[in-house]
Amino acid sequence: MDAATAATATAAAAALVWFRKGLRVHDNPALDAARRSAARVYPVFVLDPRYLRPDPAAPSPGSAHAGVARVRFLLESLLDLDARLRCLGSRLLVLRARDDVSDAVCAALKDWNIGKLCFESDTEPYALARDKRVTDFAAASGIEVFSPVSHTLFDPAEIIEKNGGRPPLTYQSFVATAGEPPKPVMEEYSVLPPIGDTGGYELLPVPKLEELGYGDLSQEYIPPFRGGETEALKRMRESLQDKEWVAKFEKPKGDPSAFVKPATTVLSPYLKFGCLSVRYFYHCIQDVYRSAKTHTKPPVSLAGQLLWRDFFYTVSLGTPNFDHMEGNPICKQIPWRESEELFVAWRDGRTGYPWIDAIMIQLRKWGWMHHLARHSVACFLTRGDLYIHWEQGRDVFERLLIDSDWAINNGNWLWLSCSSFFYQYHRIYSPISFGKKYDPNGDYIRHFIPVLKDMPKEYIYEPWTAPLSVQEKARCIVGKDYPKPVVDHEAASKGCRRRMGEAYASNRLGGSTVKGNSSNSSRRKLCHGGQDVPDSSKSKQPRKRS
DNA sequence: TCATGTGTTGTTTTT
DNA sequence: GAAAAACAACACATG
Repeated sequence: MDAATAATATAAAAALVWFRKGLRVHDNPALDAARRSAARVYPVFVLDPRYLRPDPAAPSPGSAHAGVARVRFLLESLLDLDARLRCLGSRLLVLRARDDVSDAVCAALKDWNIGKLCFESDTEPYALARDKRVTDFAAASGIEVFSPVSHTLFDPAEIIEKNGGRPPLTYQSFVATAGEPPKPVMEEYSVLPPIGDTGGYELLPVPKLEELGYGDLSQEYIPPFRGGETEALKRMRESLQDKEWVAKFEKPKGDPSAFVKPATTVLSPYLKFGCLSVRYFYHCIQDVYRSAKTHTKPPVSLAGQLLWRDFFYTVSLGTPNFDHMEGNPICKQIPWRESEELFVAWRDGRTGYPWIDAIMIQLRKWGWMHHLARHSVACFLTRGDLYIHWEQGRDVFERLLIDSDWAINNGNWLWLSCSSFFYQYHRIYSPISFGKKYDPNGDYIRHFIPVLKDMPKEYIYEPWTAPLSVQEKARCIVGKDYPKPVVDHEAASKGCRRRMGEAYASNRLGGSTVKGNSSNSSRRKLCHGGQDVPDSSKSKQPRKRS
């Protein structure tokens, strides 16, 4: 045995599984590779202080990056992962990074003399940069790295390559390129290799919210969804049990006002953290389809939803500046309006439109709301009423949603703001009639906005139209107990349509039309700068995500 | 290059 | 009450 072979043999003795997303045991190729190739396996999760430290200045409980509902969901998921690893004779090693997560990982690799590092590949820009620091260190230290794709059905990079180096920009072309996804890795095993010596590391349990500095939180910030793989699998099985419901599922149909029993599976947060394997879920849905006489098809079917998820992952990987308007080649350049006052009213659920406000309050408290409810408020903020930049709305969703997912969130904001993918800007969700057709009595509004609970149903969607005597009887005076509408929807949406038309025309010309000096007809591919952007936003640096 | 087909998910009024 | 039509009109990826 030569020196190199000996080194490899030693190296293979210890493997570190770095959990980030993919907080599960089932269908976990990184964990599977580690257990097969090493005598000792260190399952690690690193707590990121920049992600978890409470921010008292934030507009709602939580850190600068995550609302408390998602922090809680993460901790629950870690606790469950630890429990499941313990069932296999192992445990989760929770490390606290002092500053940068990658530094903590590199230190552990070195201190524990790790020979093989296994982690699930992640395509988000933040993750790519973080992971590169670690893989560079591993390469320099002779540590083998195994980084499989298992967060998505397909390998986004592979799809881009298959499509000639560019991401497919329509769902249909994506589906045509993608084919069938790989099967999940579901081999049963009853024991994992033991963890090795951890040296001077203090082995901490998964922290409680209070230990992270989240003190007195009211009960209202506890969403009705518990994190973790165990809960994910239970929830999936419950959803799939109703085979007829699965076979007939059509996304555009479904009641956004249903909150006691949501109209969708609410598996998105479990997919976001990888508590549930998307490949396993897809596979189980196919099983149900095989047992059904007929079933719906993509894009509207349940399986079709998972393909949408992969679609956005693929486009986001292949598009520069995907999370910005400027410098994003697929994003229309639109001179959105600056208004802190209107933005804050929207963010805090004080627009005076109960349907909009109830949704934003559900977001703040639960970190989850129905897909069409998200559409309503996203349309309202951007092209529908307030004409405010989608990046501002994106930031709010990104922080508060428990299923907040970089690719999907940005993709949907591009979509809803008619900045990309979807362009029919004259189709505007009414903040009054859209909710009413699902929930004429306004039960959803009454639940999330208690001050309106006694408003008669005739006025619940438009309380400012209620006669004063009615407002008094309902103990809710508009302008005092509940805000007046921040804009008049009729006028605002009309103005938005007009401005969108102008912005589109300006994009077609490929230059500024308002300010003249439209020299050439550069294609949209090249567009950034030179657009009809007011000075206020033009002079600004690209919005920093906080 | 350009014609073509397609696009998850609007609202309001009429039948 | 459900379904269809009218409304006012489209953008653009794909091949």
